[in-house]
Amino acid sequence: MAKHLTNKSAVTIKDVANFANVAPSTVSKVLNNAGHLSDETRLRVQDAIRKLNYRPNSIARSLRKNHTRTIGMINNSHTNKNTFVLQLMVGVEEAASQEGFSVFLCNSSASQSKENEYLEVLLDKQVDGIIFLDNVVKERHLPAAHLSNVPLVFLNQYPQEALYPSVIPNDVQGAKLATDHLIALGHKRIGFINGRLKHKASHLRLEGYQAALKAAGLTFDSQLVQGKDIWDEEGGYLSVNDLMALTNPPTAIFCANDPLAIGALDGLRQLGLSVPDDIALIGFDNSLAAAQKRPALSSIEMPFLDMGKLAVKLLLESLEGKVSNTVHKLNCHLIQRSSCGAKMRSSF
Amino acid sequence: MAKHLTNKSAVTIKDVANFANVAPSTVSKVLNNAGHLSDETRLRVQDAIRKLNYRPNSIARSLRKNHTRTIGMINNSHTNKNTFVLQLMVGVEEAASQEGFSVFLCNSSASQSKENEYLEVLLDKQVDGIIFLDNVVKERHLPAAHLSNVPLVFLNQYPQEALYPSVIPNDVQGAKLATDHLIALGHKRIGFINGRLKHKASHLRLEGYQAALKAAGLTFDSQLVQGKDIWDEEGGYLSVNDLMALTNPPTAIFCANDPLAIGALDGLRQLGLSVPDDIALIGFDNSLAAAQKRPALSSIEMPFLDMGKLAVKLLLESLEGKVSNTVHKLNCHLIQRSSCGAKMRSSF
DNA sequence: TGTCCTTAAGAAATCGATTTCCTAATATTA
DNA sequence: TAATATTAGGAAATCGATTTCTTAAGGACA
Repeated sequence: MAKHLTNKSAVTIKDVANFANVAPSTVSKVLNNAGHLSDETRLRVQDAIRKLNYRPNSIARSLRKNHTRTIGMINNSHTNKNTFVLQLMVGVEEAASQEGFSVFLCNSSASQSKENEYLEVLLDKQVDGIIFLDNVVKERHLPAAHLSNVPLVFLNQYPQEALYPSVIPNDVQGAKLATDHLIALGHKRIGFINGRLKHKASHLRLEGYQAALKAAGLTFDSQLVQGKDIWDEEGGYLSVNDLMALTNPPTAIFCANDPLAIGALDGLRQLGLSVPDDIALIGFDNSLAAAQKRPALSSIEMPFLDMGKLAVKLLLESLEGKVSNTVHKLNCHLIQRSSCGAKMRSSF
Repeated sequence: MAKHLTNKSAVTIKDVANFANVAPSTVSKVLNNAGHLSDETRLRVQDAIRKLNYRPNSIARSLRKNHTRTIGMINNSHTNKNTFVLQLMVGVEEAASQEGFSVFLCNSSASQSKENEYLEVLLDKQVDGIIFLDNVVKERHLPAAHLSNVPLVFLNQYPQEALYPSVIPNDVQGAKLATDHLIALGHKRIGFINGRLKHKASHLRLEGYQAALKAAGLTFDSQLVQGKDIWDEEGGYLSVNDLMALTNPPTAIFCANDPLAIGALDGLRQLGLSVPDDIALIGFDNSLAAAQKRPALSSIEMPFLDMGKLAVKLLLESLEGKVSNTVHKLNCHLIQRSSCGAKMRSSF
């Protein structure tokens, strides 16, 4: 039979007890800093623990204590090629480990049945809580979770019903941030290139763009909003041509994501226009590709790492009995690089 | 006290036993398909299980069975912005879950001390095995792991000492594949743009490029190998200019990664050269950005998903007692898009 | 000095399963 | 028919901790 399945960490609390000439319960008390112990025995036990290289078996401990200090993370996104999932995961893991929790990674590949299977496995494993990452499933389809009392939080999902806490990025604020930046640089005619319209993010980013215009007393010109209902470079390339063909073209362009901005940059170059000297350009996502472009593209960074951390914080709070079903929107950050010509600031 | 910490899945094997009027040991026997049971009691117990919605507590089971059907994955890379880590993780998770294993995600952020902490936590949690992902640590610095008998495998790490099985990509084969493709398309003067020379991948990809040339009877011209000791777009942009300034410039270029290829594409466009009509171009990594470029860049896909799966397979094999310390190199795949003008094939 | 309280530490129960061992009933064989 | 083997199912031990319950010893106080 499997050689490694047996015979793991051989030394148990009993061994320590024998070595230190005390009862197992006494060893447990020094481990948990509980009960009344004399300094002398405490030291003797600690010495035995060190000498025997003893580490308590978490499984046994969990069985008795009725918690595992473990959380499950079910990833429902199907994009293995987007780093934002990784950033969310890293955020979750980092915050969890800081609080002494381990995290189970599950990839449902956006399949409802797989998600339910994972849910049951996690529940069987007695996780203390579960985070749904980029979940596409409606909250009410969580039968197993409802039966048990395990706290849930939703990460990067616009909630359908507010039964559980959730954390999402503030797209509106991010888009406003980008537009404000261009306005602050002195631009008055600012173009907006949008992405896939069936995605909520498109509308939210347009909303932020419009909010910034309004706040600055600039009139909204619908001609300055272009898009090919797609998120990729070609969409940016095509749209920037539309924009520059206007009788009164923009002096700055905000793109709803980085590939669009990269496409726009290519298009502008083709038109013989220089970024940032002739026109300012800013993207959204802060992708690696944006940073590596020449000129390096300014962009909006979404707070994925912090979102992951907040999700854990909220989970731990429900664990402590705080009930909440709030939607938490986290702000984006402006990443200034050379594509907006930020030195314009000095020319005010 | 924490509301959710108690009171989880209330129904235990004892409840089922009571309901079905049998002993807990009998219920266990139907759960594990062991021992001698009459059909009648088996059915009665199964019915009770269904009626009570009973699911066995994995923690209790693990304690008794001395295995957890859980593996740990320690990620040592510090790049949250590269998708290859995500792909490796997804591969590991997918293969593990298929075999009924759950996986703990740990991010050491390339810190040796954090890695050791995670190692101990995982061992405390009684994982059945551990996968080191993109490990920068020398194998011999794994004290806790050596003491316990937990099997280890190294993923995406060039091993220092072959104490454990490891799986890595076949960079040489991948580079040869790219070069072979260009050769098959009729090219005889093929340029190579390399990346950071302190990275092993640079040398391996150069090696593959040279091997392909040699196999095709093409002479190696060192002038055709350029690079700025960097992996990003600017390196590609600069190098392609060097290449095209040659008295006898190449008709095709293989770049050691996709950002280099993207930079090269920009450079060629700037020079008034069309891809693929004037010159063929292929990258390495199969990044999202490469797919989204116009023209879409051909590239080499590294087998990260399969690498992750193989790592799990190897781990499970050690779990079953098969000792092995082999290095497994997995082949890369050619992703044909439009940047090489593959229709040239028909003009032979 | 006797009573009460506090402290130190061990014995035993417990968490929820699995596994070993045992007993009784039934079937098989000589 | 008697001896033996097989089957069904339960009792109890076990995994490795924690927790509750006890007991004994020592200290404080009247």
